[in-house]
Amino acid sequence: MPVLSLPDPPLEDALDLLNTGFECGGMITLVGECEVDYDGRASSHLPPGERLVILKPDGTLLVHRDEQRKPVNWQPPGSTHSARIDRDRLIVESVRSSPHEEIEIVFETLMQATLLELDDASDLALAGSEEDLRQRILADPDVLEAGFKAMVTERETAAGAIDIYGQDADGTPTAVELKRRRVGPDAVGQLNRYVEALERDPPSRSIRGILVAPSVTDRAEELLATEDLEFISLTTEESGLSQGRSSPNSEE
Amino acid sequence: MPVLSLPDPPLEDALDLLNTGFECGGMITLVGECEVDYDGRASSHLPPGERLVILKPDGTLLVHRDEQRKPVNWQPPGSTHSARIDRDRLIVESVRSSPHEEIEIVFETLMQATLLELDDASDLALAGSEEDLRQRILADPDVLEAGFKAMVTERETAAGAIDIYGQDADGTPTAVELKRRRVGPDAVGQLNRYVEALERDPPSRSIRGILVAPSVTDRAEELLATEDLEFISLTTEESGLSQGRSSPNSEE
DNA sequence: GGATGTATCTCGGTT
DNA sequence: AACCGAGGTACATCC
Repeated sequence: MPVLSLPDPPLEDALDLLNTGFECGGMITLVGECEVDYDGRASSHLPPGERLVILKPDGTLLVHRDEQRKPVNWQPPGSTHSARIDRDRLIVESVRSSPHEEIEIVFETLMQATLLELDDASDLALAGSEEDLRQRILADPDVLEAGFKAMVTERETAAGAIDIYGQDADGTPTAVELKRRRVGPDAVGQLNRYVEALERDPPSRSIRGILVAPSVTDRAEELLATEDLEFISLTTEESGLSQGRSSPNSEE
Repeated sequence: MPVLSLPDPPLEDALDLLNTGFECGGMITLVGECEVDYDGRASSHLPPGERLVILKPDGTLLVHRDEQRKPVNWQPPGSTHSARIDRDRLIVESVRSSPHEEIEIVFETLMQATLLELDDASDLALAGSEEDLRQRILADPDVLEAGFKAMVTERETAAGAIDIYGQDADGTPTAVELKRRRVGPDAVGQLNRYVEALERDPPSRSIRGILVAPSVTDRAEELLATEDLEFISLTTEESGLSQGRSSPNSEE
């Protein structure tokens, strides 16, 4: 992986590096004092300051300060980058369409310009997602409740898709909503929408709604009660030990 | 702003640079082939590949590939970074507590190590947020509906806080939920939760629920109808032109 | 520190 | 391209 780095580069050299990078599909980092203007889904202005700017070959642009995980400004993948020199300042622009968004970065000074070609074909392997929780239940439905039978995943209703649709030991239709972490009122509302949609479509009653998550907040618990929904505490395999029906706030 | 950059550094030099950066509160970027393991809220493994690693003085850590806006791995602000050399490889670790999370990056090769001290005191000025939409309505409630009176913002209910609570021209209590962009079923569910909570608390009827957004999806429109809620099309000032009551899907 | 809701959310999957 | 929901969401704000 070739790395070309220019310390305190003349603007023309930096511009060359940028254009080379745009052509060869490399990744570029710029360090310097700059001003950033953005206009698109929202609009913003960032007064001058020293930042790290990253331009990826897929059209991503990131402007990072020395704090925070999120870039202070950015452009999503698929954007088109360009650079030019205007009145002795390096200007980097990035535009995307649909929706139209553009960002303009004006460098007052440039401390470093680097061109990288990263070779990376690996895939991230992630464990502990909601999908893992689903697999756990499908592999052994009894962890949910003795006698529970999972029938469909992602079953469509007028209000959206139910994570797991099945029947309990009595044969009562049951909607199960899964969350990988402690949930608040929104998840209860989500489950409630699905259950009500089921009860409307073929007009019916006594459809159970079960929220499966590690735990719920107080307000979510109240809502579960008023909406006559249930909660079962379960976690993804590796992210905890608790399991089984218990108080909604159990968390050791 | 001093910039110290080492191309293809010996591991000892890179380690020195890292420790210097940790001490002086600088920002560090590393480029090289590495393997990443993460364990915390979830867990992940990323096989070897060439990436850009950023360590911020606030404890943020980012691992960026040459595509995507999101880092493939990261550590949130507040984490504690450390580095060491083990069996001829540079190892960078970052740990945080509450919740406990750790990431380990093992560099097989290192192409660049850079130490930056970014001077940046500016604040981002952002326009077009939901807050702007709220201000617009509070400044002139008639843009919502003739005769509407806003009484409270963030009014608490058993189900959460209502963006704007007020009365229409007839004096009917009204809950208003604001969204800065086109909304789906979740926003309807949210508004519905608030309205039902209001109708429960002092048991009552005929409380209006109005969703204010640029537009809604088909499914959201259906839900609005079944829940007897209303929709008014409004945008933040600069992000569009449409305004006034209209078909939920109007979007030109 | 927990709870709640917004976000230029991002991202993947599906229609 | 739009829609829908998950996310190690991050982040601010309020308690």
